[in-house]
Amino acid sequence: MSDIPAPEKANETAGEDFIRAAIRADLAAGRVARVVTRFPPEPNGYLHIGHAKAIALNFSVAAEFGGRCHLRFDDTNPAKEEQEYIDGIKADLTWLGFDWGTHLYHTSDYFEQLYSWAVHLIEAGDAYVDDLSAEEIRARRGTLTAPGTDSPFRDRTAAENLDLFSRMRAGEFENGARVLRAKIDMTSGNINLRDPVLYRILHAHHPRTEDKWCLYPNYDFAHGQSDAIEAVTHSLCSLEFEAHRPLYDWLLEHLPVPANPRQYEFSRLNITYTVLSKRLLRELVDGGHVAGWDDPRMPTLVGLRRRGVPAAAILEFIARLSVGKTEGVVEVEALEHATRDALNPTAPRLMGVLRPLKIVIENYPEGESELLDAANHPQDEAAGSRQVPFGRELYVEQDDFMEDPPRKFFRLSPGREVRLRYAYFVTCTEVIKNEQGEVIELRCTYDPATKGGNAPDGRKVKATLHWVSAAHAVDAELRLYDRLFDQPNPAKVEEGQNWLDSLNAASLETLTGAKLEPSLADAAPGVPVQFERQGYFCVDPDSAAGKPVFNRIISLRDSWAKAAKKG
RNA sequence: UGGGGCGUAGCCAAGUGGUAAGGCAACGGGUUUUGAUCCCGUCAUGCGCAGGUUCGAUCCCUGCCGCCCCAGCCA
Repeated sequence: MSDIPAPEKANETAGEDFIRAAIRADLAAGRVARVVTRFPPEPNGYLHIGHAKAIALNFSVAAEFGGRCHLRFDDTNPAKEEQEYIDGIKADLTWLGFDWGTHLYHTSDYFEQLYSWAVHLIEAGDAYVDDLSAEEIRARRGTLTAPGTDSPFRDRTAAENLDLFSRMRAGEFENGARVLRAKIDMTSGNINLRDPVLYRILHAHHPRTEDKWCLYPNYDFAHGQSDAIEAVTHSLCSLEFEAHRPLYDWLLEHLPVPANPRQYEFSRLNITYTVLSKRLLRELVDGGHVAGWDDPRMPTLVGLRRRGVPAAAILEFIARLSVGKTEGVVEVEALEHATRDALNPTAPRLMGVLRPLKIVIENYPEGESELLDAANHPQDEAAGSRQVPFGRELYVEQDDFMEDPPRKFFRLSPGREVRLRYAYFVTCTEVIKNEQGEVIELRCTYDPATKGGNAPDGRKVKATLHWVSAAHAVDAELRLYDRLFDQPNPAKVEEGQNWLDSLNAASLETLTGAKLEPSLADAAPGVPVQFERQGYFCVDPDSAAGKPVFNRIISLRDSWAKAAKKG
């Protein structure tokens, strides 16, 4: 017996979500022997953090109940899908830490089976070929309150339907000439049951089946049956598919499928100040409003990864959300908290000055320098320490000096003494300005007795500043990111407004004159570090030899900035 | 106005006939060679509204109100 307490889990005291409860019940009642879930992305773009919720749910639930989770590319629309996205999606899942093992599938693997099931439906009198145009079908569908009317082709004989359907496959007709429809009920209150289209003619090259087909099943006809083929037990999807569930069930009931999957719908993730829709994200990319799907401001998984947000932060953020059916918008602050929380324990602490202000230590010998010991992580001794060069000329942060400071400003100002981290106490003795009256340099004196940062006489100082030796500094470009939109819910636009109007013009600020301590010269790409008192950064792939570029993953919380703003 | 869902604090939410968990945010305080981290504390007499049943209702019943999804040969 151990008296070590069990590790804490997020929502430890929270109840089980409705999906896990349903699975537990199915297992207990013997309705399913082994849980099988699936993540079914359409390869028509890159995944975003909203998808991470679905991914984590499907894979975690399978793992928790000893089942498995498949990765299935829902590639039923060759007009929109590309191999690039298939590869990208796999890389994203791997990065998040999920493994589909040997269970990689494509809906296109089932095209032949799906086709024969369509034939089965036709033979049973449950489907028919319709010659109506898309416009005519729409006109006869009825409205939300008025029933639809039957197609004049609804009562074709099975033989005629079979003939037409095989000729559709054979390529005899043009795109849109005919479709296969389920024969259900044109008066149903559920519009999805008003003889939904099942197959359409699409003369297009498919990334996998290439030119074998010109007839493609749509989502409704493909999804449930693919689930059945794979013996998926719990098919988890988002709320907008709720009204499709009756059709999902109808098809499974009318087809000789090998299994009976059940669909469950949960609410998708929304986050303030961004958009979580592939369509809108694509608009940002195509419109040149961002640098690409992997722009560090994008909520895509590739964007977050390039930004430097650890997968663990995304997973933790999602774990704190719960799975349900209520729609809401999570404040981006929750993601930011998870990001800092993931970075804080491990990111090495280093010094980098974003906006340099030169200071000269007048009583420090000219031309000399020394190495000072600095902890790599003050809270973690195992992280060790490093040597940082100190000299007569240094850079400190412009924000750390005020010539005429307000009462609660503790940092450097004329006549005031502060500590330079791991170095010495310094006192500002003179302010040098240019012709415009801007402060361009500070003259200071230091107290040699305070080496390392402590005064032997016990005197205290109210601030500790980060700094970099001018003679040893590494020049770097820093990219500071802010939220992509000014509005909390950019996708919800007012009448006559364009959602792009709420793009934040200041979402990217590039700093070209940053000065970093020399050990940052060989920082590894993508590995997060903390610039003390500033934030977490990582090297961007745009870096070149001798010309490092850092992304700011996220700033540190800044209660001084908050207080200063309040006044 | 047809069908399907959803309403608990600023946000995400647990709970369920017995008197409202937790996280984020906010605010106050302590520690601090990062104004960071960490630690402590405050934050719903009330669970969309109105009735009803009950000793007792966020939970059961009735009626309202609000929000979301569906009229692609997209997924």
